[in-house]
Amino acid sequence: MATTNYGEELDFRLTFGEDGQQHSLGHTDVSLNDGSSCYFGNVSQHQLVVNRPGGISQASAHHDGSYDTQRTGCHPLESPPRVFDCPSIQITSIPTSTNQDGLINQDVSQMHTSEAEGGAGSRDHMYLPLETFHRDPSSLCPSPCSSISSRSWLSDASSCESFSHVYDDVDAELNEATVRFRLASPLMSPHSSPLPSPLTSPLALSPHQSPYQSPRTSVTEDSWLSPHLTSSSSRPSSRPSSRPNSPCGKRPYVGADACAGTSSPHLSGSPSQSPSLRGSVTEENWFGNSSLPYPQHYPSDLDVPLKTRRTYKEHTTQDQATGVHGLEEAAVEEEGYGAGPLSQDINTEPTLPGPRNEDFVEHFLPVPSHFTWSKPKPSQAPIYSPPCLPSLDTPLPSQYGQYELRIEEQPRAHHRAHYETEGSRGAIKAACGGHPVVKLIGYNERPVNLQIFIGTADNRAVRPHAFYQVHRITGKTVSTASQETVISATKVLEIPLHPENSMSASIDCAGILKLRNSDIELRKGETAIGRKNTRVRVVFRVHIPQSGEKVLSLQTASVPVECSQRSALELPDIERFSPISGSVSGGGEMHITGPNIFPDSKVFFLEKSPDGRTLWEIDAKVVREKSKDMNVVVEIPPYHNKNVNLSIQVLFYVSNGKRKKSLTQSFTYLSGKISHCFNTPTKARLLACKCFQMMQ
DNA sequence: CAACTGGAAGAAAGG
DNA sequence: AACCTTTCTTCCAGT
Repeated sequence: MATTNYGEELDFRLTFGEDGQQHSLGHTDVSLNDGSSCYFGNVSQHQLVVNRPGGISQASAHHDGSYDTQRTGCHPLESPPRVFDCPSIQITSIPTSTNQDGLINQDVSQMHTSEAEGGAGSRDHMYLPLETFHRDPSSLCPSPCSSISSRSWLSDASSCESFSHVYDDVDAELNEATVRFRLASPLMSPHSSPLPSPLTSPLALSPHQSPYQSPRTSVTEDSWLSPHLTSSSSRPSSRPSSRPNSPCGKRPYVGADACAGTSSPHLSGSPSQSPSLRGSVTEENWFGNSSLPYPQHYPSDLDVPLKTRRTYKEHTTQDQATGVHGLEEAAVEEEGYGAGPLSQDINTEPTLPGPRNEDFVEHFLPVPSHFTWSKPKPSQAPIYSPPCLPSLDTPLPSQYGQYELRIEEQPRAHHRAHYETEGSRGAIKAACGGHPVVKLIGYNERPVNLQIFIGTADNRAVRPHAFYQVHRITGKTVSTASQETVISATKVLEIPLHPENSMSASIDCAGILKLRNSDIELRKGETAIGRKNTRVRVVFRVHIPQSGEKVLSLQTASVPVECSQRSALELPDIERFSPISGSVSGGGEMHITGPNIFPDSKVFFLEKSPDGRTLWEIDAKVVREKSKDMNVVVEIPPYHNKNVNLSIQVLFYVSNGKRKKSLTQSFTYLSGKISHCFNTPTKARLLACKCFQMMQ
């Protein structure tokens, strides 16, 4: 786990660290699995293949078989029923004297009015205030952000991913946290159903959860946003230029870390009431249902990301009556950043002093210096009752008991996503040339739906990616039947796994759609940052029928996939390195191999504090004569403190320049005593070395 | 013709 | 504020 700790550039840089497990079959990955998984148990393992680990949940599942359940945090079965509510009612919980407040009140009143008027019509004209900090409605041009695919202000848990990736400090913090604590996503909504069903449709079909249709057929977001902004095509015809208008006031890249939170994620208001695993919402029926009177949960009322906002006891009666959802979310947020597992009792949430209207800062939660989420509970099974299935944010294991969801063929590390303004760029391909292959092992009684969505690829638990959506590919070249649906604003493809196909499917029908950053970032409540957040994982999930009308939910995530046009071609990528540990005195050589690693590359060792500050960093000396393309050899630098008694885990990365740094990997310095023990060659170590040589 | 690809122009953002 | 670099988004041409 810790052996694959990626620290830097949390953002879109991934950390396989926690997961170290890889399920893919064959090739070098096998060694990684072994290496990483037995690392702690046997430090003598000497080499680590880094790349292409499985999803985080996978790892956990393998490591302790429990991670998943714990991380699941709020088990749906235990959750109190949540009042179905119209999204942003909790808006009223915000103090109301500032300008923003005024705006908020207006929003609320308009929303209420709309609701009072009821019907689809009012919803179509629901007033959604623009982010005043970001863009002035009066000067707003037809949004470039017309993408129907945008996840919009629904920013969710998943969007947490987004801000952090850009900032090293936060990065490091999270990185550390992920290494030391299993991140239990506090953001999952136990009530949101990933399974499409007629009854979930109202939520899933909210126009605010864009169906991500092709640009040619899309209902534009603008048209949903407000009558003022309505446009009839996803690419605003009123836009004078073919290029998007400047997202005036776009969140500054640097300042975004202030937004250390996001609004609620996939808090789809109500649970699916249908046990059906099918009944997907499709493009076809989307429009038919678009008038359903339940808008998705709009997190925002205020120009403050919910996750950073304090929650107060003074929630109005109305809040409590109509916004249980919101309160719960708030509680979840507090829990997430602060302490233990999700509490079922929202009343236990810390009471915070009331807001001082004049002090807007008070509305933000401090970003903790470290995470204190509790450790996984090994015994909790990922079993759910169909109405309360895990949200897409909920980490799940890839394996449980006899069952395992395995990616037999991983996707390529690079797949250029297409914009809505472009044509499709085709289906995701596998490294071997075909397409990714996924197999459900241990179950072959009946067909089961395989769900596919695009997830984050940062250090934390996989969540739906705010800036990418899976895109259904059709055509002659596609042999796999698929169905499209939308779950909590995330587009999901469903592919049946049939017993006659050994519960295996070739994923040749899934492409990746890129949503414009401005579309997402300008959403009220959205804190995700899209810039440089271009890595994703393809996430696969199944719900296996169990006795008692329950299902066992498994999920596995692919290796990271770089979706931008070019950066993947330039960033160094550490695929494997050896050794993984060494004496605090330094010495010896480390071989690092991977794409875009050259003799000219530099390698830096560093240590960070739990709060993300760099405590120590040193430029390792490159042994150029032994380095070659794809491989660099460095002298392992001595640790700054040779008197440590315990092993010390540090990080290192390869750099090809200021903006061309690899993800960080972990290296362990062993104290003199320990190092002496492990310097004795062991079978495992020799085996690891041999493997490494073979792979060279 | 539609889908897919690779390349690149120009805008936007960041330093 | 000007300038440079990087990244994003759109467009184009070719398969």
